[in-house]
Amino acid sequence: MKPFTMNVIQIIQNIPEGRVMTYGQIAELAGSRRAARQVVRILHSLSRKHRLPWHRVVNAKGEIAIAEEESRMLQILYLNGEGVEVDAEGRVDLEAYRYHPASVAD
DNA sequence: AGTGTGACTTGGG
DNA sequence: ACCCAAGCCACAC
Repeated sequence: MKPFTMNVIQIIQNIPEGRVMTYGQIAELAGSRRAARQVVRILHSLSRKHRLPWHRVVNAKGEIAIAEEESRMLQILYLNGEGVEVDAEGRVDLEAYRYHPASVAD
């Protein structure tokens, strides 16, 4: 498995409850600033296998990025359950909830 | 091999 | 704050 992929998995696993990160932020921390779409793919394909807290990942505007209704609702439910407020537009306050790790923790 | 496709991002207006 | 156009890059067909 590529280092980038492993970093992404690790970073996502390390997002604490009640905090969120954006795709671009994760990509940059994992070593490739323009790989936000790869983060998406990794999340989509490996979240189950690696027990990733996929619901703590939102886009650069703080919006729930999922279109599919069921998963979207689930994500909002999980976030609310951790104390993260999601508005009617499906947006969270990045200023308040964004997680800023200094580096990839091993 | 060529083309289309995103749970994206950024910069400009 | 919102909308749009370009850029991006691995992967599926």
